[in-house]
This record gives sequence, C-alpha cells and structure tokens, in this order.
Amino acid sequence: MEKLQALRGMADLLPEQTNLWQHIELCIRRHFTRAGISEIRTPLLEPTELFARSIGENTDVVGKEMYTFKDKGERSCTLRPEGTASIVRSAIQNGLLSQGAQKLWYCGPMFRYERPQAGRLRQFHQTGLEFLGFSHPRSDVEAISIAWDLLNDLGVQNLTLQINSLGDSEDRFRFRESLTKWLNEHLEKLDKDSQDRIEKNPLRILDTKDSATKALLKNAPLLNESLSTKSKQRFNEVKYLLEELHIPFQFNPLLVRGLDYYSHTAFEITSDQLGSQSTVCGGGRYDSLVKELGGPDTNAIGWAIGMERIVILLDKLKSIDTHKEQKIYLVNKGKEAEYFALKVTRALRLLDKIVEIDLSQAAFSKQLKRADKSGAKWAIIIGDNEAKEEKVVLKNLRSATEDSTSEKNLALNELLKLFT
RNA sequence: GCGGGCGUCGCCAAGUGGUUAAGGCAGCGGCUUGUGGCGCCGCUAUUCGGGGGUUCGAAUCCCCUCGCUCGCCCCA
Repeated sequence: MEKLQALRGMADLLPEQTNLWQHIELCIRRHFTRAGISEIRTPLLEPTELFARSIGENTDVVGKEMYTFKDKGERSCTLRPEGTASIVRSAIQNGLLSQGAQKLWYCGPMFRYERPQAGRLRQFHQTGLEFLGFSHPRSDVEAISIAWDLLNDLGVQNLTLQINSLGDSEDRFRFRESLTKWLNEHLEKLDKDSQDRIEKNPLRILDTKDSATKALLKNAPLLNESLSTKSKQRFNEVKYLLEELHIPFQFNPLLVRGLDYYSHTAFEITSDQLGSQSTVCGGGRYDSLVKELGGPDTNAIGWAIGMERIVILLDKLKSIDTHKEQKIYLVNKGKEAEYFALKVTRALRLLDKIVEIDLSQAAFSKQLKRADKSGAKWAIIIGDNEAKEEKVVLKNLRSATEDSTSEKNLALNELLKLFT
C-alpha cells in the first residue's frame, strides 16, 4: 500500500518545533497588544472574486497560485493567499469603518499553489497588521516601526529595511507610460521574461534578477521622478520620521511590490540569511482598496510577516528557554501507588504546577530515566509503601552530585506546602 | 509550469554487480524484582521510494514513475 503522507508543500509542526512557534506567537501578541491593536480572525475560505478583485487579475498570485475550487453549491471558493483582502472585506461587511478608524492584526495560515523551496510552502503562515482609516505619514511610520521592533525583539539578526514610494494612481499611470515607452526602445536588450512583462506588468520589470537587464535599467526612468510634488513631500515626511526614530532604512527606487493594490509607501524587510526567498516582511499603503471593494473611501496601510521565514532565522540561533526545569515528574509503581499518584498529580496541578505522570508501570529505574530525560527538576516517587502511609519521596534531579541528600520523605500535605 | 541535486531502519549514514545489507543516534529489554544522569550486554531493514528490464547474480547498470530538496517565475 502507498504510504500516506501530507500533500506537497504542507508541513507538520512537530513537538520539537512548537515551542519556538509558541514563543514567536506570544511575542507577536505582546507587541500588537501594547500598541493598542486588536486581533481579527476571518475565514480561511473566501469567494474567489474577493482576491481576483483586490490582488489583481494580472498578478501571479491570482493568475496561477490560488487554491480555487467549486463547492457543492457551485460557488467558486478560494483558500486565502494573503490576509489583507479578507480583512478589508470583513471591515466593510461588519460596518467596522463606521465606528471609526481600525487598527487590526491577524495571524494564521495562507495558501499558495507554488513549487515549494527554502522559505516557501503551499500552506504557510503570516502575521500582519492593517491600519484602516489612517492617511497621515505618521501611520506609515507607526506601522513600520512596529514591524521593525517586533522582528528585533524576536532576535532576528541582520535585517535591512527598504522603502520606496509608488505615488498615487496618477503618478503610477504617468510613470507606466514613460517606462513602457523607454522599455520598448530597448526591447531587444531585455531578457525574455521582461519582454513578456511589458504589457502585463511593466513595473515589475524593475525588480528583475536578470543581471544584464539590471544593468540596462540603470538608465531607465525612475518612479520617484514621476511623483507629484505632493507625493514626494509625503514620502519625504515618512523618511524624515523614520530617521527621527533611528530606524535605519535604504531608499530603493526599484522596489515595486507584486500586488496591484499598493500605493505611496511600499517597503520590505529582508534578511541575508534566507537563501533566495529573502523577504521577511512586506507591506505598504493601499489607499484605494477599501473603496474598490465597495466600502467607504478609506486610506490604509498594512504589512505581513512570513512566520516560517522567522522560524528559519531563529532556528539558527536556537536556545528558546522553556519551563522544563520547573517540571515535576511522577514516578509510580504498584496498584495502590498508581492510584495515589494520580491524586498527587492532580493536587499539584491545582496548585498550578507543571506535573507529568508516568503511565507505564515500568521499573523504577526506567521511570527515573525518563524523568531525567524529560528535563524535569523534581521527581516524586511513589511505591505501595508510600501510598499506604500517604507519603511520597521527593527527589531533586538537578542536584549536581550523586549523593541522595536531596531525597525527602514527605507526607502529602507537607509536599503540597513545599510547592505552594 | 521549467531547470539542477537527492531517495538504504524513526533520524544520520557505509556500501557503486557476487553467498548473511556496516556503524552511530533514538527506542525497547537487561546488568540493578523500589531509585536517574556514566558504563556494559542484547534486540530493532528477508530489504535498499515504487514498477519494469539487463544479468547466472542488482541497493549497486538501464527505462519509467513517485516523492523530497534547491533554484527560476513570484512572493511573506
């Protein structure tokens, strides 16, 4: 029979790794909470139309990466490939925006049908924030600084923040014209991919990895040259405020993000330790998306962090401290002892202690071995002799020497008092 | 969708045509019928991702297929 296994690109998170994930999630929650941002949870499955309209029909995400299928009612459904669209949909549907501006965060799985590689899975996880109803450059910087501080607090090293301004839709239209004109003049010198993209998405050519095209583009018109005075001023203010906060950044005029809804500030935080998928956090302003999805005219900015990519970076550092050294391991053997041990275990847990009970009936030596391996600090040993007198033997597994001076014979109430 | 690399026990891994497929880690059992960390002993792949072929003989050669992985595209 064929071995049953997870689908391609779908990863299990094993007990070994969930410690790190919990640590990261805790840190994320703390950072959002302390910034006054509220969590929002939306369905994993949405009408396909939502993503087609928000992300853009011509993007790769919509064009070839979505998990789309028909449900039993013949509705076209899609597993969410990103978080922003769902959140905007939810804010509109639930009238959140009529209650004022919203500061929201989310965390959860996303799905993209791509070939997996380092730092990329078909089911992956993102955490992100969305500020809906904020237009001032301050909100851009607030959003960026939260991401920056979060990543640094997690211990991610060697990060680079790159920013650019895509201007408003008029700026971009103007730029698109001049860029397309220039590209067509140099058509034969472009690589094949870039040639194909001139019609569909010329801005993305700026982001090419083809070195010949890259060199050629040094003479291409630049996006920031097409920006209106107003857009330029806005961008300058963002940069000024980042400097004021001492958040180091690089201006990257070639940074163009892949989803259609971005405008003005676009940014990326990358790491040089990730292989080719180097983006840890990406985001930007999307001032027209809410309206395009049928909501009130609402300025917005948001970003998303790829959780797996953080895990890769943090895995290299190791050593997330757990609370194992506070653990108590219950060694027990014999019928009366086993019953008594269950009671002791629960009594200790009701005092909020971390208690693991051995359920094996193996020899004491075996159980002690497991106790040691489990990382517990204390072993409580109960045999029938102890059970008869309602006593336990308490042993410190982390005392340095081989002597047994740490062993104590205690009545149950004495034990509980000791751990209170 | 397109390239490159790889598939031998739960994990790491030797073996590259010749009778029984090293070793290490983990696991289990014992030395020690009630006391761990060290040590010692024992057990754990009729089988080399799957299928077909070549051969007296294949984990080793050939073909097909599946899977993993890295990269392209694209993105977090």
